[in-house]
Amino acid sequence: MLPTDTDSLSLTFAALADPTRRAMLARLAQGPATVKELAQPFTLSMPTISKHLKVLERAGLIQRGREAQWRPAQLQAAPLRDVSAWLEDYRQHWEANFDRLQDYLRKIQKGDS
Amino acid sequence: MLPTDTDSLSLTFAALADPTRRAMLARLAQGPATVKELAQPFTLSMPTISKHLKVLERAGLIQRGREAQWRPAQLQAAPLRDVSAWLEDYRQHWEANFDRLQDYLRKIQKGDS
DNA sequence: TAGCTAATTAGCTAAATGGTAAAGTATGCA
DNA sequence: TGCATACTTTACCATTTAGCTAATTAGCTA
Repeated sequence: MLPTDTDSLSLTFAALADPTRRAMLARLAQGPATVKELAQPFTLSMPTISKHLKVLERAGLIQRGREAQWRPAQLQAAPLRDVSAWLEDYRQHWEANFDRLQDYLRKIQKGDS
Repeated sequence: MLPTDTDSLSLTFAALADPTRRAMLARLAQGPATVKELAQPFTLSMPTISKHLKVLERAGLIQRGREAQWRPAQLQAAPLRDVSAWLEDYRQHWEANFDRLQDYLRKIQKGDS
């Protein structure tokens, strides 16, 4: 989609579509961390880490501060709340084997026995 | 991340990071639909629609069948259940203004008053 | 068989993404 | 002032993605 792929949900989903970034969020769920701390589990260069953080920031998933030479990042969960709200419309489809129930309902409606 | 960006959650999030595909899923939540039906709300070419459907299929979000010359698609919600499960670890962070509470706790822990 | 509809495949382009190394900025400290 | 640490910016490369048109496959119907 060319126009406004910048919609908030798309930005959030795109940010979450990378295991490195999800691991960073998991770390930040424990509390704020510096860039170096966030980089530590990975074998990635610092610029790459910086880029990932920028993606998370653009999606509103983290907020960044300044403390001396450190740039601590902090989790901001609001976009995750939006994802959760989006998901709710589909909950019935995965609960209680809803897919198979739907199959059955469709079958009998077509008189397919 | 170079290795196995093909992990299931990443595939699902990437598939959801596009408003066209999310609209297709919303349509499919009402019941199965042919490719043409799914294309109808958009001004996109059929090949483009086909590609979007392939992304959804690869993520396991739809299943496709064959009925004469039609290829009906059907929602498969299991990957959304996985997303929901992943989200749960963060629920406390967005409920009850948890972010601000965390700020406060951090402050008093540092004796920052 | 021919022709129609439905959909995919092939081949292309432009832009975004994820990675790198090298250079630059900001802050604290000797 | 000068140096070390923490991090970002710049410039580059390879891959993926989203879009297109044109051509092809699949199945129904006359």
